[in-house]
Amino acid sequence: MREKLISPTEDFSEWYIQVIQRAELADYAPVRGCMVIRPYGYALWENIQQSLDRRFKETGHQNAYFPLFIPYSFIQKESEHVKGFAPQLAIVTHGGGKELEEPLVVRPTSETIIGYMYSQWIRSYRDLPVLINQWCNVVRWELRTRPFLRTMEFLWQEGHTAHATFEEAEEETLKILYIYRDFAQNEAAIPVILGKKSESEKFAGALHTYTMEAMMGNKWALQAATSHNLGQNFAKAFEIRYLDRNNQLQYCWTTSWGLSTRFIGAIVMVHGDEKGLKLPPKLAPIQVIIVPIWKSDEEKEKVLAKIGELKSKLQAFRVKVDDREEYTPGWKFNEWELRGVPLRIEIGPRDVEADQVVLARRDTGEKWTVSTDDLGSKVEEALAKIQANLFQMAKKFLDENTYRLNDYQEFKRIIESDGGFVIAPWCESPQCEEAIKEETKATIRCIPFEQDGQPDRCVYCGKETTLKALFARAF
RNA sequence: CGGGGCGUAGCGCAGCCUGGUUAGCGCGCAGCGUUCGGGACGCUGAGGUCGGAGGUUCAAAUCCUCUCGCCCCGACCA
Repeated sequence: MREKLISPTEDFSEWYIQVIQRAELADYAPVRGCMVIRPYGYALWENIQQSLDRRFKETGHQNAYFPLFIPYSFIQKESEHVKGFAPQLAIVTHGGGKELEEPLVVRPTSETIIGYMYSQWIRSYRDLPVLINQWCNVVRWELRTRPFLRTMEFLWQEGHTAHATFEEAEEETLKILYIYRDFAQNEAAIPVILGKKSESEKFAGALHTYTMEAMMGNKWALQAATSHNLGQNFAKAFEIRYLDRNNQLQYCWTTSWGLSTRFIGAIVMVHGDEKGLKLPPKLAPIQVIIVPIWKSDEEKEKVLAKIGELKSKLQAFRVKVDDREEYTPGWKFNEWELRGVPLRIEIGPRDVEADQVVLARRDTGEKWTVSTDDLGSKVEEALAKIQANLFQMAKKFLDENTYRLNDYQEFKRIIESDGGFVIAPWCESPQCEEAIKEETKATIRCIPFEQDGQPDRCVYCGKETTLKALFARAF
């Protein structure tokens, strides 16, 4: 018998690592800070990709691919960008046995090389907007890593667009943020808070950064995606210019936005429980696991024949039959619960006789018997309920652990005891932000779009303000 | 890069302090049999240069020196 999973309430970090390994989402690689994404984890990523990719294409974006290597000089062209990324760069200095004349950076993100290409491609206002996305890997020399949440190499999509005006760029930046939210809430069943990053937390080189923040099971925040309005910073650094209708040379306004394999970590930490992973049906690599039950060979034959018959009714779903001989049904139940499969179908000799099956929900544990008539629509209904319930549970958790206050002692008490999100008035001074971070380890996750506009006093310094910021400890 | 911990079979560990047969245990793995509606059991078996290098010794997993790697916690970050 395998040792039981550690409880998330006992040690959330340890639980997270155990779930990822045991559910076979990923494994540690022989290189420090790197991981192998295993087939089950990669299938989840592919479903994430599909569902995002569809949304990008529906809004006019096209996929392309830019090189992994970037000339070192490119990174240095935008001063804030180089400051932000220099400490995290992997740099290739040798190739083919010789020292390179100019070192090559392994991309940490592609604003620079894409900016360069855009400067070659864009000449006229008629060329705009350029709406390109790429799916790729990037490398950042992280000192402290954790599977999916922070690895030295990770997979993501990065969108890069160029526009004629600030307004268009801003519209694009927000449009993408709303796409991310739609994806997070409707596909991953993760409720999110949208907002703007503070100056200290924004992307290196951006005019401003919008973010999508989610609450994990330990009440810490995770930045689940970001969308940046880069203003004309990169356009000026890379000479991305166009002639407008009046034959005037203008700098473009660019944006960039990304969502990474970190999102898989969010799915694990938002929905998971003491039994392991809980995957939202819309993204689950296996939506329905069928566990046959038999004693004799004769029963086995009957049960498997019946399953063959039923499978035709379930063609609309991602279904797997676990007909392994070497494990008992009870073992399989636990195994597939650990791996987060939303719905289980149990079928044994009794069920074959009665033309019925037992359905079991991963989210609630509920088990019930249904006749095999119209099984497809019953499964569909169950999956829809699970999808909705996962979102509602997560939303309830988020709401119950979000506090609105303006008293700093209360603020500290919440952050340091149970944890949670705190929405508190903030005077916009970096000094208050920094002091709060020093004293509580809570950072400004964002300035939420949703603001009540009521006059109040900064939770730290007491200065009058109407602005409220979202504070939390974060991964 | 600072602090802590750990490297012994695929995984988890014991043995080390106090050197001494053939290096053990649990899980997993293989074969056979009995099981199978919530993590089954019996029997048999395979699997180890004890992270690496040097040293001390008649003798090193064990003592000494150096080294490599990994994990956790901090600072930095998607």
